[in-house]
Amino acid sequence: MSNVINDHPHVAPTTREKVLRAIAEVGYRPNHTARSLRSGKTGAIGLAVPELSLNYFAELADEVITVAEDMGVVVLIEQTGGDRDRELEALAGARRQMTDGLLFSPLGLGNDDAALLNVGFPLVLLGERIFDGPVDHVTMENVDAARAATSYLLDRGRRRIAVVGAHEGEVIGSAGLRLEGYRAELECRGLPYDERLIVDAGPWHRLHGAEAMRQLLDRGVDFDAVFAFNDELALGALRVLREREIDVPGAVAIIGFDDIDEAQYSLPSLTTIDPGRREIARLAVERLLWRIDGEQGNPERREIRSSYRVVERESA
Amino acid sequence: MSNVINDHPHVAPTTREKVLRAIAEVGYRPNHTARSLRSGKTGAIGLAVPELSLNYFAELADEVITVAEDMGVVVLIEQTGGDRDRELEALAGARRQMTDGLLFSPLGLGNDDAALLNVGFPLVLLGERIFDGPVDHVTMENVDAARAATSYLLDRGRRRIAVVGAHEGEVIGSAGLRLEGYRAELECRGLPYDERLIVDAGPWHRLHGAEAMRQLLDRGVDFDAVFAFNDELALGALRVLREREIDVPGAVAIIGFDDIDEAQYSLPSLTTIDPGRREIARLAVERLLWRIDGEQGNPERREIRSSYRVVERESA
DNA sequence: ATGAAAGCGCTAACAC
DNA sequence: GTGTTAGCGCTTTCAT
Repeated sequence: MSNVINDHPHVAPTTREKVLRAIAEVGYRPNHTARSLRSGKTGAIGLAVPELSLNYFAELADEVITVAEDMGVVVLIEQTGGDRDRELEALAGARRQMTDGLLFSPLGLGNDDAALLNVGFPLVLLGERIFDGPVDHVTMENVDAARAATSYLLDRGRRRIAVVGAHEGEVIGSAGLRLEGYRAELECRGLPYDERLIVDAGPWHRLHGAEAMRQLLDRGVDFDAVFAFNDELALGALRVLREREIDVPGAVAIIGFDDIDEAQYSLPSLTTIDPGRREIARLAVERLLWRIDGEQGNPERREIRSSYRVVERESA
Repeated sequence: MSNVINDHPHVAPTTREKVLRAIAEVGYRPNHTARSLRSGKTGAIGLAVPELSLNYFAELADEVITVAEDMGVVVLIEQTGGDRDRELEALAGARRQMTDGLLFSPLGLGNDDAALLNVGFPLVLLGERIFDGPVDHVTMENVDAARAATSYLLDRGRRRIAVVGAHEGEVIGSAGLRLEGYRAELECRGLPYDERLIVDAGPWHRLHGAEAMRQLLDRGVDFDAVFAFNDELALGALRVLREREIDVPGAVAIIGFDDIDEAQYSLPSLTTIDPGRREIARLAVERLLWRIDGEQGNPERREIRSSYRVVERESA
């Protein structure tokens, strides 16, 4: 009977028939847990993200779950809050026994923690290439995409582009990379880089975008465009600009990053970078399952990059 | 050794010590799958929602995961797209073997499907009391909350309140219940109910809120307030009002429902109903775990309601 | 108080 | 080709 279920090579059609009928009759359904015990595979993968309340991660999770379902595995979601300790816990914790591998979008972990990523199970990192360690990761083209955003604004005649969402001193996180892209494009065009135009923001929530924009305005720095490092920051900033009755995009153009659903519905709707979220999800799940299906020992670790695209809307 | 782990009553302290040391030495960690097989419990619960890209469900999932973690179980999320077939699949499908119970937020299932909810595992419904069947469910006070929203607008002198998000003919879904609350409050105050003020909207996305508002405006019906049946609809409607340069809340006040994060950041920020999402999540998880922990046979099925609250912001 | 063993349901290997 | 069986790692019962 087991032979039938797992359709082994040599089974007489007549026997197969008989067994199948019996199975249907009794309403037999194989027990997943027992299978797991026997096979050592759970049929589940973990997805560890900062928090689902952040639109970007909710939409990412949506895509991941959808792709995973197509591939026949379920997704167990964990929230780390972007907190280093909880991220470590996600890597080491008991939950890892319930999954065959982990898609991990770290935020709190730093470069020094690279060694900790040498875990004993399939692991695929989402987001930036923060670590030197030999880990698969799927990332977006942060630098290039940020250049493209900057270039987009410059092409439309903007010359003083403020940046919202920098993380001072960071080099290899999203903020660092996007700032690098911004600088590179300015430099390439022989335009000056003015530090006063750069505003830090801690977490990338709307609230902090709003705060950052208020700061910028209160400083009295002159600017004619804003490059916000994600859409939530952009929407927060946008809200403040409109509060102060500054015309967008007339007086100030604004471009975001992520292309969350919401970007279509703000007023003005938000021009932004689509980082290929769906593609990221698909690539990541595929890679992870490939590792799970035996390519574990394969030493080749890769950086997989998804393609991006400027989405033109009303704000810039 | 098993006796030590499960701390049985009669173990000599010296033996316990010895075993514990050995455990530490070998780095032994109990195998979750084997435990599951033995105990018949997976340590996971399912959460089936329409889609995570909808803000309300993302935030609900956030809360559910957080509460579940506190209670020591993990959450396996499934998306149904609000589609009847996929909802049935969520109830019957193979995934049910991977969880001890299910939190289910149905959308496509109708009253006729009540019988299908007689499943052989712990099940707690989230959302409206659509079904007569003997199933636990955690719900919000839709009718009362809708009355409160209506009352709030009436108290501020609004007399012609448009409704966005009705589902024609529906009686027991969120749309039906909220419309019932709206009508009840009007009636209670002796005010007329004008059908022309009621606009249907299919899915409750921003897009459909925008469409509905355009329809309403194009019809030329006079109104001085809008009650949108959720925040996404409200934000879509708001966007159109602002496009047409209609002053909010001056000319038209608008109130939403759900209190999603975003409601704080629109311009104007959105007055809305907080349906007690966190409370819903907590009550639902607690109830489900209670069923899982042996209260299965208990015939008493309950409707648990969370409390709501009007959140006053700028839009009304 | 401790150790041994049966069995949860499955699959892969092996004997028929 | 088909039927039987050992054993995945745990817990619980039963001898000791």
